Amino acid sequence: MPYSLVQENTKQRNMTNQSKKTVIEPRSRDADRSQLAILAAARDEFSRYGLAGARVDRIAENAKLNKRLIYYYFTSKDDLFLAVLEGTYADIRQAEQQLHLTELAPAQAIRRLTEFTWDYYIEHPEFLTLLNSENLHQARHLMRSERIREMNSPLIQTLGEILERGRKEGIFRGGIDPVQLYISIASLAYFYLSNNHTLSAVFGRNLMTTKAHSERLSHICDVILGYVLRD
Amino acid sequence: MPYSLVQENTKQRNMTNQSKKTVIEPRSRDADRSQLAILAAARDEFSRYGLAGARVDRIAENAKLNKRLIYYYFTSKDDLFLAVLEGTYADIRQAEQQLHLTELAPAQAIRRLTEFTWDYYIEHPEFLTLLNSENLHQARHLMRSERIREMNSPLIQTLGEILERGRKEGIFRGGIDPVQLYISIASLAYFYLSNNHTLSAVFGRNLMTTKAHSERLSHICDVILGYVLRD
DNA sequence: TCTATAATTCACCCAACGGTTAATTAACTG
DNA sequence: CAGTTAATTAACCGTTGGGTGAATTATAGA
Repeated sequence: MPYSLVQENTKQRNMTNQSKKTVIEPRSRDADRSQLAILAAARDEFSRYGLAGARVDRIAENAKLNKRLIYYYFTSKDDLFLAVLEGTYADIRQAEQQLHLTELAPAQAIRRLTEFTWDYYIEHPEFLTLLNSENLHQARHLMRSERIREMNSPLIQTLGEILERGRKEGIFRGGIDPVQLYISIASLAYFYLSNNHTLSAVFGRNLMTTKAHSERLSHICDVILGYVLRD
Repeated sequence: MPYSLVQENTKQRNMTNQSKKTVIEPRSRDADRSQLAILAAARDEFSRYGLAGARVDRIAENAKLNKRLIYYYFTSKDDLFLAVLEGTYADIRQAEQQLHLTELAPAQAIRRLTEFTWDYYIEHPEFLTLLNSENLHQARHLMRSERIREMNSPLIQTLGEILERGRKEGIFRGGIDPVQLYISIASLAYFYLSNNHTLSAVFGRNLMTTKAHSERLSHICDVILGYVLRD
């Protein structure tokens, strides 16, 4: 069964098994498990080496599966890369859902979003390198993905509402484009973390210590809130 | 003659020729020209496809030279990549020299630096992708480069002086780390331009129009100056 | 228990890739 | 102008890489 149909799998057997007894005897054949293993190994591989540098043989080896299965489920290296991207985006979208920004005061909401972005990038370095790779390829893969278009983030609209609320309360400056602000929040975290190796080399200063991290986050919040808050 | 000695070449023949007569008959053999052709083709190739995606054969083809010359002058693909990085850094350092920030009023200097950074990234998209590639490889190449360490930018110190001057004049807030500020200025331009393909795809909005560009630059200046200027 | 099908394995292909050997030729030097 | 050295070329090499064809085996359903 191809990957595109996996989401609809009922995993009937697992359910019936667990309802009978909590002992889960591992099946020697499990299409879902195999595909997830491939995706996990592929995400690691692509994020480590980029699309061109990634090796299909190594993905198979790390997934502990025969290489042929990768082509059986994902057709090609490029399609596998797209599947990885889609999964990665799905993950961050899901994390964004948990934010509940609308329940917070405007300034608190902006700070929360900024801190979330920073923390997410720290905890998911693959996200950064995968996006870099996809941009090197001019978003060729994402552009032909339907799943991505369906997955559009409600965050921009939420952000727009927060900005409007803050402005009405007289604490935010007016005329802020939520897309620009969102990109800026992402920028300040992303660039620092994604380029930390060259930056560390050039400035001769380790940017990945916990102290450096907290200083950076503090700086980013200052910049963003300094911009958003009215003088 | 290896690449590391090229800088010391006297180009005696060209000079004597030009002093005699303005007619420049091209030599069929010219080590300097060959190496520069390789570097130019390599910069293009590496920035387009990344280190792993770049093809040595294609570099040779575009440089219109025999592939063997690449190994003759640059030893290996990795060493060639390093040479490209060094050249790219040398270029931006040279451009920074022309800025003369110390001659400007503090706020003007910050704005000038911000606009310069933006413009430079626009005009040199290879710089962005090359840095991304080097970061994917954890700055392996830059770290073993002496030339890079010698080429450290005086910009951070200049920026520190500007910040200090602005603070004394009472127009800048205090306690700004020049390295953090420099990284932030770079971030806001870099991320937008480097990730424009995925951002455009996700937001369904073309970020590379001249209108979008000027809006972004304007936003960036607002953010940076909003942060730096005292309330 | 038989059967159909999905999951998995094995062995293989060949083009492309980074790199090399050795011969050749152009240009400087005395 | 001969001799030396540097620049360039042509042909080649071993390996790796993405991708396949076809056989095999486990599992679900009848």
